[in-house]
Amino acid sequence: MGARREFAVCAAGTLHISNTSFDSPLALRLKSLGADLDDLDSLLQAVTRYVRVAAGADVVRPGEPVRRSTVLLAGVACYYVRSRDGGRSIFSFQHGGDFCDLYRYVLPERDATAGVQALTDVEVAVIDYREMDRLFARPKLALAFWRSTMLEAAIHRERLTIARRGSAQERVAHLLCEQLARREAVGIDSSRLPISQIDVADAAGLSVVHVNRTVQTLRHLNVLSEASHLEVIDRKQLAQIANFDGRYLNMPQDLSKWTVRVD
Amino acid sequence: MGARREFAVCAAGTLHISNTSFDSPLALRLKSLGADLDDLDSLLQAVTRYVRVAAGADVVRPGEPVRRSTVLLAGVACYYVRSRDGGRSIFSFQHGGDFCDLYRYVLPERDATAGVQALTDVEVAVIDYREMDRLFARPKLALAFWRSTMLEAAIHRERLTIARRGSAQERVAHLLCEQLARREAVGIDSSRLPISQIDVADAAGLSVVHVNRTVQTLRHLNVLSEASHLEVIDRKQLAQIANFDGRYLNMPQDLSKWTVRVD
DNA sequence: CGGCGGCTTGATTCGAGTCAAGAACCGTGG
DNA sequence: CCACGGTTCTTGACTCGAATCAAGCCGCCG
Repeated sequence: MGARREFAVCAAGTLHISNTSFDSPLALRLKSLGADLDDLDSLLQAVTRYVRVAAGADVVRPGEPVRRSTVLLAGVACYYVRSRDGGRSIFSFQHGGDFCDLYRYVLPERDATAGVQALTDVEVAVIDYREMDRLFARPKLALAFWRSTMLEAAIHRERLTIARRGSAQERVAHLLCEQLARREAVGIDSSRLPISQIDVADAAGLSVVHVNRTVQTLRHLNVLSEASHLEVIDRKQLAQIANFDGRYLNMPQDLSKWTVRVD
Repeated sequence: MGARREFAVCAAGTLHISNTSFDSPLALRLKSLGADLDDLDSLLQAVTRYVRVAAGADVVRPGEPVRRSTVLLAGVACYYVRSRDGGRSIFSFQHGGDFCDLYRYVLPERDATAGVQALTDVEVAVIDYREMDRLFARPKLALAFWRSTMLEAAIHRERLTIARRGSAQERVAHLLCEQLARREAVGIDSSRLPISQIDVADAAGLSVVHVNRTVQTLRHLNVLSEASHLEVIDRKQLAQIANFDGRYLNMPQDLSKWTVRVD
């Protein structure tokens, strides 16, 4: 697998990219979508170039028509729209192995308002649509792409139900649970989430002030650490507060770890 | 096209079904998804049987694993989940020509909690998965199916942004606009919507009481009729209140009619 | 050291939920 | 034809969670 990594780096040219080996988030993600190592290989060979994007910058600018697709290799990004008044509404966070803008490939003319923004410094792989077309010839990869978009949609629906039904605590807790679960599924085991309370607010549909108060409460409950960043101490309790049932994420194993059954 | 209709009725056996001709909602829908008349023909031939479902009953029972797909021919249904406390959360309404449960075909094991309920008396066409597999061999149909699921997802995302950002008025108005626009796109031009305020509440994420008050306000503004059912009088004003921009529906023409541009 | 972005806290407002009860509108059966 | 029971719709009074406004604080980077 070391060789594979070297290959990817060579193909990319000068930029040193760390996350394309067989145990990388991308590899794990593809596997969970039903693709195999050959598919990963094809994908990596199709990469046009690797790019770093600084925190705060757009990976995909809203409305700008592009003929290329992006895969997130490292860091955290968000899929968002900007509302008339300039406010940012986040549909979902993206982590290593996530496809940033597959939705554009499927419906190019649509979703003109949506974009992807880097929340931390980020590494992405860029694939021209020409290459994408070739990748779609591989049935397992095509299916994996489709599944990926469907899972994203499921995530957005889940967010919708929570947004309407839950209290602020439930919303925030649920959001954090989801990120932990999804990161875990691609091998990122840290219990610290590199996102700001502002990001959480925009993703949970709450004001920053109220997110802060909610976070305070969760800290007092010893669910989050007292540090000023977001760090989860007690996942079990967090899942309970969130009423989190991770089945909608369709993750390979470890479901039991994240499935709450209350009867 | 008369002949076509007869054929469908014959194939279905005894039940008289009215909405499978070339100018039917289903035909218009398929057309807007990029499929042609031959595809419609294949689809109709693949129909295993036609079924009527009474208002209030489930077209697709949540959680029940089935090996068949459903297309809505007439009436109104909703795609919903039931929450722990028995509450119903509606993701979207479905109208003639909509595919009820394509999401299950794509990810059978998932979305076990979601179901489809008839809101009025409803006519559906049922297609076994075996037949679906054959339909997927037709590239244009396969693409149409995929597009359909993506558009649904876009609708859910739109609902999410509105749910977080908007006032009750905006939410209700937006919901109504969407239904009018989508029905219009499949040839249903009535300005009356056959859904209850309870349905609107569950779809907008508001309490019934508050939906009622909102509806009252809209009536006083002469946007809705004074009748006890939901009837839109002034679409233009409704769209303005909703800040409705119908582009996310990706409808064929008439976009100008439903696109609000505020600069 | 100064500035800026993110975090924290308090005071106040307000939109929407909840509870409760009555009215209008069916369809159904006597 | 009317009486009945079940939805759905309507209205009022009250509560409360979260938004907003307004400062002050902390930590980092130039």
